[in-house]
Amino acid sequence: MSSAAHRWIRRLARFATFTLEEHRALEDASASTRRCAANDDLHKPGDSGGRLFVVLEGLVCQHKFLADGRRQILAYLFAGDMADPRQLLQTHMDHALCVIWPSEVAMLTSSSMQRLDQFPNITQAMSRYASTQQAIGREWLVNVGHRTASERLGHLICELYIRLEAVGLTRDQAFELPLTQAELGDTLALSAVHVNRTLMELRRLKLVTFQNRQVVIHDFAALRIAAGFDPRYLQLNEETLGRIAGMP
Amino acid sequence: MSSAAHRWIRRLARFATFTLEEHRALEDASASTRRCAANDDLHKPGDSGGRLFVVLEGLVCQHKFLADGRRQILAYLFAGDMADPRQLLQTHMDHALCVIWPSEVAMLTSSSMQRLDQFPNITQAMSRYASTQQAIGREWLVNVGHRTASERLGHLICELYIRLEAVGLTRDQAFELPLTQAELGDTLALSAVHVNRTLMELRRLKLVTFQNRQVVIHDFAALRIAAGFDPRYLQLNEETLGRIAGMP
DNA sequence: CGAGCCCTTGAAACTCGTCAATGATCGTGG
DNA sequence: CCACGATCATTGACGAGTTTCAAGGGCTCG
Repeated sequence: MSSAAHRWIRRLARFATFTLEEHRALEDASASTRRCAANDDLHKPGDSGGRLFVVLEGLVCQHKFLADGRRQILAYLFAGDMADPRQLLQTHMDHALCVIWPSEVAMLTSSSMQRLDQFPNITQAMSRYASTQQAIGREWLVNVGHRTASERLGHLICELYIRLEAVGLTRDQAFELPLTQAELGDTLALSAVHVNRTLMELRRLKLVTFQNRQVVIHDFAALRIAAGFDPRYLQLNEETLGRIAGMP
Repeated sequence: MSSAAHRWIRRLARFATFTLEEHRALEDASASTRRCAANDDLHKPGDSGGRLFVVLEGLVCQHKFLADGRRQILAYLFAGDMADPRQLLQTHMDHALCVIWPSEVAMLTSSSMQRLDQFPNITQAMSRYASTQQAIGREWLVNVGHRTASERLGHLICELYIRLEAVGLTRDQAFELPLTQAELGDTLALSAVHVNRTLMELRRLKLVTFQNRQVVIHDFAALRIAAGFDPRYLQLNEETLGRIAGMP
């Protein structure tokens, strides 16, 4: 499996076992891809729906701006992630999809989705996947609402580590995270300055280091405790849980 | 339409025009109901999935607790609201469903859902409905993350007013909201004390009053501005927008 | 080599949380 | 019918966490 779609398929394959034919259908659907530069908007609020983006490489985010420029990042889409299939039904988008790091994306339309929906296995995998993404959104609300700055940051890092591990985007206890501190702030509802101070604290505690777009986790077990991270919302299977060191 | 299901059907009917047969199928599916007292848990985190609750009367919320007792309310389910159909696929719940005010609820199972799914019209209406609920969740993240206390409170009140208006649960510019200030705090990520102070400020500004479980909006247009409320995320149709006074 | 973006650091201000005490309201049982 | 306890609303004083403002330094890219 060397096509650009392999991380996407791998992510979905967590929720179903695909036949060769289904596998092929997914590859076909995402065959036509497009390269996007940072800051490109894949869609903006108010745009019509009917399009569904799959991120094959790079990093994309969902976000929303307030009138005065305050911004909340709603979700990250890493390589292998896709937007929610239900967006095909929405008549106009309520949020924007913005490229954070040069990306390769595929765009599914209603008709290509209809083809995929002929395989109940695929439909179900997508629904389960989207359901997990929704659970992540709920956890983000808890994070932003009720955790302290260092808990927020630690919790996000734990989550991203596990999500990226699932598609082979980590090595040892490290992964690439091409975000500025300001973007982390817009994610966690903290000022960039405070993100900076909090990162230094986590580094001082020898829990995790974030420098040059690299996150290095020095002590996952301790970070997990410090952040109050409970991975159950990620709907992992036993096998994955076991693979991650420092997991309950 | 006098069955207990009428608000539910009315809410879904926003997204599709039901035939008599479809109408009947929805009534049948929700025929068996159950009365629940405040503080009952319909399900807890870790419970197995496969059940889908519809709230016919009362008020229910989704929430999540942190280990030390901090709590974030994730969503309200008013009369006519239902949980996300995708929860039927989840093997175990990541959040709790808790009754806030004495309620009447129906429980759909996978098999009753399969019956309903024979009507593509119903499936589609539910998906569109759930999609709107997801958009509300996104807006809550923006709310908690990036708005000030009075903006948060004002924004929530604007949203609830419109949601309740859609199922006939408002009269004039007022509606019943059986929440304590502590529960509002757990929703908006504010302390109960600060909710109290903020409510008084909104009252002092003659924007809105919340007393004895009654929300009275004195000046919707001004409240909307003060809260930065843009109703587009609620996916309203023109007709509804026009009905609400003070709408753009 | 300069411009621009990003990270870092300090000081001051502010929003909001915590603690604590007082009242108001309400359902319950004596 | 009133006393009681419980829950909730209200208010004040204080403190903590976080934001804002400001400035300097480092890195990268043209």
